[in-house]
Amino acid sequence: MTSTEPMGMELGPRVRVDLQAVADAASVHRSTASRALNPATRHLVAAEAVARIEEAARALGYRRDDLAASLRTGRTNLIGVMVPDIINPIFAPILQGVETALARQGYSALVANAGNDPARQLGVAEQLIGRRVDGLILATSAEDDPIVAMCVQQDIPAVLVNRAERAARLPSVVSDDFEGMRLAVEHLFSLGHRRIGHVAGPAHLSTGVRRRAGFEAAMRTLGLEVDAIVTAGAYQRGAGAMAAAELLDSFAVTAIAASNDLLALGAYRAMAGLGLSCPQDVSIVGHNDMPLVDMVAPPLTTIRIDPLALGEKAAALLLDWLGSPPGMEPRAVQLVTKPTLVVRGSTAPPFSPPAPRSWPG
Amino acid sequence: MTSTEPMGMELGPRVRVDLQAVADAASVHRSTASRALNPATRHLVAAEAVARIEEAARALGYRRDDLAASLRTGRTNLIGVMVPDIINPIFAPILQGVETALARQGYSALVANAGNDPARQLGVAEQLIGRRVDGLILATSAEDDPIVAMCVQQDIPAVLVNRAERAARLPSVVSDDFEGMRLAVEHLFSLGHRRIGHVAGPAHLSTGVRRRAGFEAAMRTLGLEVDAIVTAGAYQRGAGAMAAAELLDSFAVTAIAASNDLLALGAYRAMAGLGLSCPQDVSIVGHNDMPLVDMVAPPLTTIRIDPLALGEKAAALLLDWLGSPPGMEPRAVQLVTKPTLVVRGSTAPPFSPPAPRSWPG
DNA sequence: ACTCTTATCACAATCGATTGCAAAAGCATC
DNA sequence: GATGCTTTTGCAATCGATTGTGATAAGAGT
Repeated sequence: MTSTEPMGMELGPRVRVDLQAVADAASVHRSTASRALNPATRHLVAAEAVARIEEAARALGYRRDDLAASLRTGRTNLIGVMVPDIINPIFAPILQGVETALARQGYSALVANAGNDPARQLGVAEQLIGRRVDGLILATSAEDDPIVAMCVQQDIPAVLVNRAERAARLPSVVSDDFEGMRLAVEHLFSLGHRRIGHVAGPAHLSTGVRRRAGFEAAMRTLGLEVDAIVTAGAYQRGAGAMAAAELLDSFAVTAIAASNDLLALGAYRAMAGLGLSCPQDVSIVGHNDMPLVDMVAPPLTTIRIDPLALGEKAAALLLDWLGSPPGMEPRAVQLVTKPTLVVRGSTAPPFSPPAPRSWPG
Repeated sequence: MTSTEPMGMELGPRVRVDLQAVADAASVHRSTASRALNPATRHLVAAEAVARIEEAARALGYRRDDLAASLRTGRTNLIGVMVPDIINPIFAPILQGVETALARQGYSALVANAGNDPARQLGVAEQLIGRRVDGLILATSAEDDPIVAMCVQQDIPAVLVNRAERAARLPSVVSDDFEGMRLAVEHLFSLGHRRIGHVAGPAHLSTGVRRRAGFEAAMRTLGLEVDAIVTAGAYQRGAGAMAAAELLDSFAVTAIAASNDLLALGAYRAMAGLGLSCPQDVSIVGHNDMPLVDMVAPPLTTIRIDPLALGEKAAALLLDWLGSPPGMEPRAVQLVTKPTLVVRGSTAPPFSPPAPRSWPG
């Protein structure tokens, strides 16, 4: 191609081999080559020609330009996936599930780490749409989310995962957060705990809201007083530590149900700071069963939500939508999976003298 | 000229608004609109026209089709990122670093979870290239990797991260694995350990090979016998547990330096199985300082490698490459970052008497 | 007044594939 | 050998942007 080659050492295909080149080599028209190379249209081409074309393609090292194909067909086979924080271990298995489900149908995930700021999130979503993703999977959704509004308004297929909205404007796949907290509370109750506190997640996220509601309902059903609740500012260890410290300081609880494993780990830290030990002084239940929480000290009792399945189902739902004829899209589907209790070392019966409410300096 | 819809609040963009529509609305040619909307060519258009075109674009809700632009320009602003296992917590911060560095320059990451099977990995790489990514970042590379061969042969810009090849066919960004093991071994030595074992990583991965080499060199330098080495089949907890069990069974070591945090956690499990406790009976050092290893029991002493910086540097290197004039590409750059030792609770002097439980305070 | 710039913009080709339509070829039947 | 049918293939439009080239007009300099 260029004359910048120092010598006539022509190695590798200097010219881009496109469909035209393959067609030429096989002495057919571009369109015939296109049909022969596409499994869906291959039957329209004579078997003998298909063989010739495939041979030519292999010989030339042809690789289809999905970009050009997408421009023509209007479909990119790309799904935009938005997560708030890729380092939060809960999202890795969700991504894993999404990816495998998408891959089965020839789709790929365009993963965007969008952060927690709604404005930035919106910008990231716009970018994804500009890249003409065929749909979105949102693990970022707030209880009332501007991205969801945009998707609905502009008719962009999207599915929520892990977090849902208050209103069901889009399909969603979430764990039964309400039920999860019931499991946690009843487990603690059955161990003998009566004064149980809750470190709640952010009030603008469905997980925060519903788990708190589940906690309150379960407590009331058991006839327990529900007052020991402190809300953490974010699903992070630091926020959990602060909230737990406040909780332990203000209420004489013997157990804590946290809205999330990271918050539970934060509670561990808070307890260490107060000289309390788990589960001797206070039992703790997390939520999500994140990777590695079985290895912490003590191993965390938690609510398992199978995030892999969550991701897979969300992807499947979105692919259903994309494959549905107009008017038949599954816009109202709200999938809810059942969580299970995983008992480990962070919960135990309360000791006879309840944990003291304050410590002398 | 199309009849302009006089009613201003015509809801729902029934027709796709493309550049032509904007151009029509602003009474200019497509090409002018294109130039006006592109910051790099905006100066070629009269300021007054730019204003008119931008106004029209906003009014119509125009959003550029990056796909079409990419087809024409030959650049997608997409970087393919391959990881072997997205659930392995070491990759999350690497991805984070890659993403932020890419985002700064308007690029996005197309993350592919490629697994550990070389054949599948190759297929995934082909897919990414078929989507016309501008370059690849490989966190999957083996010591002699077929994907690297393909990239070199087909002249596809690619950078290795975390794992490098034996031969330096492509730029890479890795932690100094050799040095990391030296830190680990010297730390154990300074505590008084003399019989130190190594749970090695897979021999086909650079991290496995170089950390093992670092271990052996450090041991020799200290005049210690280097025979207690068992290789794990994969960087997974189960494999680490098996390897550690064999190691503890065959050698009277008082300390283990593991090639990786997951292997170290596997060693915890093996020790529990053998009724040994850490660090009283055996000290353990991990490698990587994965998220959460500060919370396990006991908190893991490990080698920190700052994976975020690794990711950022890899992305920066690739972007440099993409921005370089032909012939000036940084093909030979091998960046090596210095790891640091993080001392926690899993290491102590050998044969220490059972320490009284004294919590930090 | 004339030429020479310079700024601005329109024209049309181009990227590489897909696909509706119609032509051509093969084949059997009457 | 004309007709009708099916199978196979070629033609050309199309997706939505970018960009090299040249036309036009305005302004500057002599």
